[in-house]
Amino acid sequence: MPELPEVETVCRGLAMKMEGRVLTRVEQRRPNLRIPFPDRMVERLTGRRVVTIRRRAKYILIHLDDDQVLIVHLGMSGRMTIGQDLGPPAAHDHVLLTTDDGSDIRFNDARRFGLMAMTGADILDSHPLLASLGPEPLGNEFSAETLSRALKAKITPIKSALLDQTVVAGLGNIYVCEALFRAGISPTRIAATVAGRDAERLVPVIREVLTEAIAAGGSTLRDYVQASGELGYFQHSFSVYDREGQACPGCTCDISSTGGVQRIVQANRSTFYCPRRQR
DNA sequence: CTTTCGTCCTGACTGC
DNA sequence: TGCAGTCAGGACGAAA
Repeated sequence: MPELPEVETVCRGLAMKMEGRVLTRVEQRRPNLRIPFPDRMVERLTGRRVVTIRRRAKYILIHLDDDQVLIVHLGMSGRMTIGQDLGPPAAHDHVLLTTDDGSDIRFNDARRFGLMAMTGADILDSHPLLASLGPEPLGNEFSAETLSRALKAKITPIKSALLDQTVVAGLGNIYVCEALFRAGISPTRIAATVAGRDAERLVPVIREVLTEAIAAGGSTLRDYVQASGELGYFQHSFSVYDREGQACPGCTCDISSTGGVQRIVQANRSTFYCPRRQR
C-alpha cells in the first residue's frame, strides 16, 4: 500500500522517464476509478509535454506544458509500471501513456481506490483534494511546535490523529505504527497529551522512518512495484507493523511472558504496537 | 464544530 | 480441491 515513501519513489521513477517528454499516445480504458476520470482527459493529455513531476502528501502531481496539472493518487493498490513496448495491457491497466522516446507508462490499480484529476497549476493548492492537507512531514513547516498545535485540541487517539491528513500529510497506517513505536508512544494515548515533550520526540522519529524508507526505495507487503518497473518487491523490515505475536525488537525478555507485538483495532484499522515499550 | 463509521474494490488468505 | 467468508486500506461523505 503506497504511503509517502512509496509515492516519492514512484515520483522519482516517473520523473526520470517522463520529464521533458511529450505524451504521444494516451489511452483510458474505463470511465472511472474511485471518481470519474477528468472530462476529456485523453484529449487534454495527448501531445502535451511533461514539465515536472512532484509529490504532495500521497499525490503525484504531473505538470504539463499548458499549465495544467494531472493529479494522481495510487490509492491502496495503484502502481505505475514503466518499460519499452510493454505489449497488450495487463489486467487492471486503466491508463496507458506513451512518450515520444518510446516509453510506456501504465497506471494499474486492481482495487480502484486511486484517482486522477486535472486542474490549473495556478489554482493547484486550492484544489479540493489538496486544499486541506497539513504540512509535509519532511518539510520545514513540520515541527514540534506545529504538531503540538495541531494535536492540542484533539481528544482522538494519537494513532488516528497522525492518520489525519490535515495534521500531517502523507502518513498511512504502516508509518504511523512504526513512528509511534520508535518514539515509545502508545497509539491509544489521547492526541492532546502528546503535544509538547512527546511531540518533540515524535517529529524527528517521523522524519527518520520516512527518510529511511525513501532511501530504501519504498517498501511493500503485498502489491507494490517500483516505478522503474523492476521485478519484485522491495521488502522493508518493520519493527511492529504486521508482526502480531512476534518479538518486539526492543524487548530482550522472553516473548512467552510479554506476548510480543500486539494488534488492536482503532478506527477500523489495525494498530500494531508493543505495550511494554510504548506508553 | 469534532469524531466515528460505512463505503468503494479485488485479491490473498483462512477454514470448513 | 472448492468455495464462501474475512481482511486489507486511503480518503470521502454521512451520521452521531
